[in-house]
Amino acid sequence: MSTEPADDKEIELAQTLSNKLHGQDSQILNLQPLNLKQLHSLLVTLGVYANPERRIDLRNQSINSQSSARSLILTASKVLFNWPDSFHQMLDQIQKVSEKKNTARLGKRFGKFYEYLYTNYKGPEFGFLMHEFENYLENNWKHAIAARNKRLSRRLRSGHIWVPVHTMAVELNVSRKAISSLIETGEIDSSRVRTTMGREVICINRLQRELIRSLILDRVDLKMAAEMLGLQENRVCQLYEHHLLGKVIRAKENASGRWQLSRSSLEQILILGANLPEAASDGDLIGLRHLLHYVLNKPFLFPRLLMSVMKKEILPISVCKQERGLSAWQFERSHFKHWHIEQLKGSRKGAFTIPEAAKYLKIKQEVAYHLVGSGYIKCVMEEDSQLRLVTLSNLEDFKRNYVFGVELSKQLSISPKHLCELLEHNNIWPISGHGVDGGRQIIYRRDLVLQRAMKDLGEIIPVRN
DNA sequence: TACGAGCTCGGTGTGCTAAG
DNA sequence: CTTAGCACACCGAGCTCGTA
Repeated sequence: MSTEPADDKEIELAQTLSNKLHGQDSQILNLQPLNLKQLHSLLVTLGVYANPERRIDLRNQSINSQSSARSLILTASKVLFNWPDSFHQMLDQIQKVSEKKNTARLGKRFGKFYEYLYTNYKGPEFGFLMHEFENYLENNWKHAIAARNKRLSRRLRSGHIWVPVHTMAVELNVSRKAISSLIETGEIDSSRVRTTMGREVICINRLQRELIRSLILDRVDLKMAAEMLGLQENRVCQLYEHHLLGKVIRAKENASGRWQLSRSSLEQILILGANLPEAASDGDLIGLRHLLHYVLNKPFLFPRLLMSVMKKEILPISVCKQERGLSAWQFERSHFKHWHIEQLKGSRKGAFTIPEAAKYLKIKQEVAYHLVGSGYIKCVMEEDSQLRLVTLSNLEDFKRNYVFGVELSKQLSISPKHLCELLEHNNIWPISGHGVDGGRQIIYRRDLVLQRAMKDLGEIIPVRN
């Protein structure tokens, strides 16, 4: 007989077992309906599966030997006395063994324990055990539960929160692909397993149902968006390019190959023109349909107009009942005209477009484009219109650092070609021009060497009148 | 603005998986 | 083994985008 003191729990369990023997009430409510044989069998099974090392096999006859029985019962008692948390831990542990299998089969994940559960303990007196196993599945099983698995209760099978994508698609009356794309973009959680043949089974959490519904219902494709706003599709694209439509996934960026726009952001835009009175168009009013057709022809103007409406700088004052969406908006003609002029001129404050810069420098447009393109004239990109703008100081910098060959030849009253040859003799070469970089104008760097050479040439060549 | 190439969507049938 | 339920393949319809 062992001399070590017995564990308290073991004593309590022994008491329970003893109470069982004497037909008295058990302290453990769950075990009450069990007869002694059933209780013993349960203890041995739990004892085996709650041992993380699981060295003992239930089929081995040695299980009934005195030494192993004691440790089994001790382990089992820990599970029963800390019910149900320890039982859940035990199930976690069983699953860990088969975790790398990444299978969604209950039989594979819970191994023989699952078999024993439904062969040895299927009677009503083990109801607490089944109940707790289902509780565990309900909270921890992140895969589908087959509707045909009649071992499990109807409630669990029909109410399990992890369901295949297909099931959710049917419930919400949307396509499986629509849900899959939400999984791809990381908007909803999923759990995926691969079957032995390599098929992928994806499950999603049913609690996300309303989220999925709202995400999918909020999605609108380009055509639908254009219809809602009463615009052409390219006008909707312009608004997108100026970031006025909230979160948008373009067809190109998207595996599904379709635009995904948010219905709610479109509605927010439509609200800007809601509750306006209807009015027939007359001389004082100008409709957006007309403006889009004849006036807002630069790609940045329409987005700017919408931005101005959002900022309440200009507001539609009525709607035309023949048109839908934004096209119906009507502005006061003079007010719009003022806004339009401001957009084209006022906002640039001293900056030139490239043709304007050409005029300022008295050169041809193509020369100006070449100078900007090759970096001799610095420019900035206007954010919304994508126009290259040149500031006055950029032009002055250019005039300070460079000089046109034509200008120099005029100073000496000789032909540009002659000037070119004379400067070449002094080892001065143009930085731009025909034969240099394809430019149409000969340009020299305005530096000390050039100044000295010009001074020398001025003395050699008498200035003709 | 119209048109065609090339793409995806969605419905349906087929075959595989996982249960009893 | 049989069967329920799921994923995949296929195909016509419709959509998007680039080009003229």
